[in-house]
Amino acid sequence: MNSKKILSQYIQNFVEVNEEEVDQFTSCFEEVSIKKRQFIVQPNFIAHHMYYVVKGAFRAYVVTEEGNDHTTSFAIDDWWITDYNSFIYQQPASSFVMALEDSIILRVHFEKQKELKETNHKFETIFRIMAERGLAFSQRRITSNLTLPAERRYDQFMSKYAHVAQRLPQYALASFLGMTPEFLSKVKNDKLRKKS
Amino acid sequence: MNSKKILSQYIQNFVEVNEEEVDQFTSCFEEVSIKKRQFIVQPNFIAHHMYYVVKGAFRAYVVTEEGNDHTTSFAIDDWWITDYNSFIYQQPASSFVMALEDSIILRVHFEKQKELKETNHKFETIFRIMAERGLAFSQRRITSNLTLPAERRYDQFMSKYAHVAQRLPQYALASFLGMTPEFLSKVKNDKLRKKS
DNA sequence: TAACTTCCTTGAAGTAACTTAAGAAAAAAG
DNA sequence: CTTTTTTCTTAAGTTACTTCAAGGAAGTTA
Repeated sequence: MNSKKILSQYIQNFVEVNEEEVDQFTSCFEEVSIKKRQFIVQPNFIAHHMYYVVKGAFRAYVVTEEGNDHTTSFAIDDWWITDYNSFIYQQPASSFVMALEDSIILRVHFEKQKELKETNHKFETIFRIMAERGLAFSQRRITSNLTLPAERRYDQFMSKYAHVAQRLPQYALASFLGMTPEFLSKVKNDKLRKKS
Repeated sequence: MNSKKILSQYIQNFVEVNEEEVDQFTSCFEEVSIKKRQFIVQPNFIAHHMYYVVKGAFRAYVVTEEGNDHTTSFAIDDWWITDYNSFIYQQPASSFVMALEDSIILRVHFEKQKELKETNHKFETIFRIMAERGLAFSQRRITSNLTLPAERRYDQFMSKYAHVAQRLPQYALASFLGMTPEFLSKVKNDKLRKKS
């Protein structure tokens, strides 16, 4: 199935659109192939696009002064990614977004997205729902980070997103969950020992 | 100035609306007075409303099995609050939302908000922008929590939200920043010592 | 199939932040 | 203003997690 068809199915989870609307929506997106380790967003540059991942995997992360990196978000097939803060305010980004696999994305430029939102109430609805769900997800993550110790954050993540974890290097998952890769390794190993 | 006038000014930060639209929008809100320590959201009950704080202060928090509480968000004048996850999915809440002061709020019921979003593109835009900014804020918070040690999280918060901190009990701020009240007390005191 | 490079594991030593407990200060209630 | 309740501070002891360092496994490139 071609990329724009996949995107059109995605938006039909949110609103009912006719053929013309589908075309209008998807025509604002550009398909781009991204090689593993290639960056689509970099610090100090404005994130001009939001990216819909047709196929592949990405990781967004920040690097501290000391050189430690921390995964702020990631995306696999059928998810979105960008430096959201940079994108919506059109200000310089603070994070990298890098491909973890050879990937295919559909990107929409800030101005194009703005036009879409303005021209059709339904398109506005799509982006509203995406933002709402993103916010809800983000708040659940904050709550886990505040309330659960490292091991239980890992358990909770795995119970919901085991299929995602498979496609992430472990250091990326560790820093997403707010722990060092060494500690995650220990957590996983303690689990194996307990079972047997 | 009356509450609905204040709300109407608030929405004019986002969209241009005529008098009729202002009325239509604000008429979906109910003004309610909330006494200090009163709850507007409780765990296991669905959050049927979103709350716009006209005057006052609120704290959202979760309580763990061990009985520790953790501030997930707060709101003072001109901010919004609810259990967002409960509200948008209309599922049982996991947090409390409690008044920290005697407050006046404007609340909108889930169904009313849905109607508003459906009936006028501009109203949809308002809630879209709110969700987008909420998400951006939430992501910045996650990044701070992942990358900064306790003292710097405190500094960063104070540099942006000192006026908010004044109105929060210190234990609420501490748990929002992901540390114990005892530790925040130490952090503040170390700072004073350094200065002199 | 060797030689990098990247990623993961293990363990020892260190530390940032937590827990517990008790008292002081401030705020609220009578 | 006196009492009670709530909030904040201080300090000692503890722990969950980090850092550092080195070796092993797995994937990637020649």
